[in-house]
Amino acid sequence: MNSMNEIRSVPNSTQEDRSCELCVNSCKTCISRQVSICSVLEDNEIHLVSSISKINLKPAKQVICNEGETANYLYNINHGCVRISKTLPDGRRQIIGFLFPGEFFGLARDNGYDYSAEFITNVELCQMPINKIFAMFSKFPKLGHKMLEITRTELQITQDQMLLLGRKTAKEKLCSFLIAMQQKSKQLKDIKENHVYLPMSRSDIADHLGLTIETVSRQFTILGKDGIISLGENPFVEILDRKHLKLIASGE
Amino acid sequence: MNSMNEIRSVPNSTQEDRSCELCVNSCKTCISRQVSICSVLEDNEIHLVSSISKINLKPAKQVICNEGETANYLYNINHGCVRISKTLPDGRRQIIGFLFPGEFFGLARDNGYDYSAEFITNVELCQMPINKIFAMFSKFPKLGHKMLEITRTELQITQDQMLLLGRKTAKEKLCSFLIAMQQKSKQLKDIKENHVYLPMSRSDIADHLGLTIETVSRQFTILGKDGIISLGENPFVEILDRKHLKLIASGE
DNA sequence: CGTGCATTTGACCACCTTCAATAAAGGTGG
DNA sequence: CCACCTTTATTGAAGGTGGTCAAATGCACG
Repeated sequence: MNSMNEIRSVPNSTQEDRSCELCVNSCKTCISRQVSICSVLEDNEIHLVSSISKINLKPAKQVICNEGETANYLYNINHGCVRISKTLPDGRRQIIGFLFPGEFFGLARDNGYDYSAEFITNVELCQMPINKIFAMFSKFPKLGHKMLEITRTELQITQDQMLLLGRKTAKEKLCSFLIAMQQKSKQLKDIKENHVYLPMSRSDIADHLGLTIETVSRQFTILGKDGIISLGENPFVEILDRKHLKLIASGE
Repeated sequence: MNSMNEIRSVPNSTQEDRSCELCVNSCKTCISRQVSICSVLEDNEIHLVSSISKINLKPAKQVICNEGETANYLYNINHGCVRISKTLPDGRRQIIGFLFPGEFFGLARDNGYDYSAEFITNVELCQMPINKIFAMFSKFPKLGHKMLEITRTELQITQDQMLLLGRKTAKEKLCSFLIAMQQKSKQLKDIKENHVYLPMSRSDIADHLGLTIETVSRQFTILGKDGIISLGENPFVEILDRKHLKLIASGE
């Protein structure tokens, strides 16, 4: 059992209005305040964001938005893990990415979300109306610049993922994934050095890497037998030979 | 032989200074002026871009930038086709995309290009210093907004490509590719209805779809035998049964 | 007409998938 | 807290899609 899955006791779904002094203060301790779009705003400007945003607490395995659905909100993740995915008509699924605290999602085109988003763990989200955020761009150009920077970074990561999906072997894919997830794990509290936090299922990993569950499981076993990782207590994996792992991930 | 490959007689590589009345006028007929970032500027503002940009004419098969190289310029494509790619140390290559007139590339992070760019055909490029374009953002916020919009669209296309690479079969991949390339072909002049312009090699297509040349070739043959396409005069393919092609592309 | 490169086609092979069985983990109610 | 059931993960065996290797064909260009 993992403390990160238990942010607080999560009822079924709650919303908390933030247009109050108290909630402006909550921005001060928010992870997104440090890295997401809100990071570019000064302390005396942040109330403009908190006044239009709402905090959502949601239990695991819920859907927050579906591909194609009208896009009204941007979401900052404050706690928990979200998976972003696209699916083909017959159900084949590609997970675009796993998002952790400080990351945001919800940008859409033609008013429709490009992907579905679901909670892997219990999640605390900060929900912001897209149109209001965009309206703030004229007064705070730095908000737009930050969003461009984040989108550009996202694009780069996605292009790297194209290389992975198109040209890497199953083993290389899993190693790359573990390296990437360790980077994200570092941002989280209470994660031991050399440990990777993997709250998602084998099926999620498979659908992210363009493989089947079985292949993912087999590769995990092989990496374990080779002494590169240690499959200890779920949902964690320990990296024993980081140098070797990176070597495989980069394609020898 | 294809007229589109022969924009003009291209020496080895030429540059043309645009800080003159004549060149401002050339913006008026430029395709990028209609769709790329310059499209948001008024006629009386465009000289600010043309004064800092240079027109490059380059012959086919040349490299314009390499992955990791210091990024100083953004490039608008005025004529021709460019391929954007990433490679693994052992040479395995993933082509991120093929760019046509009106599209731009060169956005980078940490000052290094994320990918390599090479000319597939003879190309005419409009070269703009990145820092000067970014400096214009404060005076013309709409430039930044347009760039965000383009980057966002690019991100969406790349995410679609993830679904293709991770979850589609060889046949579905090629059909999706043909559909996408037909959309791009429509923007070009002198392309017949239902014809797709494919200036790139089989090897380029393979590296874009995560396949081998042989598989791409075989799938072309199959689509031809099934009467879905007609492999006529290079570098063109005719679509005979668009409905069927789209059906396969979307995953049945 | 001959050389060189790209593409097509064929035969065989391998990596990953599919199918199937077992084991482990998680959730619910008594 | 444990029995029971469901879900998820692991492992094994067999099969297929796409890859590898090799040869043939086509095409551009001198």
